Amino acid sequence: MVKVFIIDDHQLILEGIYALLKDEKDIEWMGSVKTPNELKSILKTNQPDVLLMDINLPQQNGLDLCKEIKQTYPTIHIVGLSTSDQASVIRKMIENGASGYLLKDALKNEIITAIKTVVKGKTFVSFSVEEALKKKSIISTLPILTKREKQVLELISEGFTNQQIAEQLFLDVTTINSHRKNMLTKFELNNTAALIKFAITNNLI
Amino acid sequence: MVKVFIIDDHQLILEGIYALLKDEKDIEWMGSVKTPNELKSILKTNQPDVLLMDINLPQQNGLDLCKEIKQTYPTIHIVGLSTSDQASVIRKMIENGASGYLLKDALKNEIITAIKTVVKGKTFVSFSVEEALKKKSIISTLPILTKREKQVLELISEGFTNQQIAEQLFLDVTTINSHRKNMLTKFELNNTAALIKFAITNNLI
DNA sequence: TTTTTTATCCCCTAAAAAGGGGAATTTGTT
DNA sequence: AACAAATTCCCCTTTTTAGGGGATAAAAAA
Repeated sequence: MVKVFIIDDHQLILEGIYALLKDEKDIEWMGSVKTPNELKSILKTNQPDVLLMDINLPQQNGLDLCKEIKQTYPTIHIVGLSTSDQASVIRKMIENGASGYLLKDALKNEIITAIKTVVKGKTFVSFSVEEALKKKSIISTLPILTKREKQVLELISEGFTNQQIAEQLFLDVTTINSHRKNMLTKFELNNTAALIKFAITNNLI
Repeated sequence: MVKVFIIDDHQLILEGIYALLKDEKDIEWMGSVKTPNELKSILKTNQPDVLLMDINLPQQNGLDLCKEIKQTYPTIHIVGLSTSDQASVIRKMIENGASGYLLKDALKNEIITAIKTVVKGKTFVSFSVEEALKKKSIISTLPILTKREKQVLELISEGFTNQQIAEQLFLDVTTINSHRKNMLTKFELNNTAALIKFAITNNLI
């Protein structure tokens, strides 16, 4: 029996996946939660073999959560679950310790196969994910943002000017400007509008 | 028996909802599709009593699709299904002929109640939706973008400058600048970064 | 038909961002 | 300890955006 737990912020997905798996022998439904905090609280007393994890979560980014859980409980096999087929996200998820990745348009059988595969210590990505990875692996991987850059980017997206950001972070305006320009350079974009769009569609903020 | 059909681009949601409803007496599962085109094709020969419709669809916006289906088949009761609790979207959906609106974190029972309610000709919105409507109805409704503004906004988000946009649309730079300024004014924002973020998170582009 | 909205173009100034450099210090990694 | 990366700050100029007006014709709505 494989003990399965799921975290997803949408009740309907939770109930839907439960309905899909409940009649499956070999699979023991351990339960579900909607927030990272609830998850961490439950894991303290009981750990699943496989944890299905939505990437887009409230409170905490799924990528970070994955890393955190995996550090604390290395034996849990994590399967990412998302609507996003962005290669960068998938890669980060695997880097952060996930054993599998499913798209939300996966078939029922794919979930079951994924669960049974990762519990053996193998890696499972759905066919459509593999396609997505192939497509973009040639193009090169996505540059990463440093902590400061991310912080600045978030403030930019909220409509603050360099000056205002500098005041908030107790830094010089030129510093903020440097970060801004660095981000444009590393993503090969030429203005803030493109940067914000890029950041949002790539889950950078 | 209520004939139910569903359109959603995610296989997992389709299978999940099927699993939730399949044992329900009074509900007859008519089937599911993933794209508007498939839906239109099927409706030609067979119509459900209730159509569950995801708002975020490929090819065509759920809002427009709702309007279109309702015009062709006025007897079909449409229930919107989305992760978005944006009052503007919900209102538009109702305006476009939907009889109900569910969030994807609705409970199983809410779906069943929704189906049974709308088939009687009544309107059903989930509790959480009502809350969302209340919250924002006081603040005022979201200003709408005109066709031109939307067009300009999209080009802005792609990183084009006013000058470049003007050339593409065969307009004067000042015109593009006017549109840009109008958008900032109507959404009470003060720069492009905030505008782009707002537009994306509110599904305007 | 009258009124309102949309779309177009124009003026102006000030503020902000983009683009080009460079450099020093701190932090992290090998 | 040595190296690389990140963070900080500085110079400069040009381009772009923001903010304040206003005006006119076409299209849509009342």
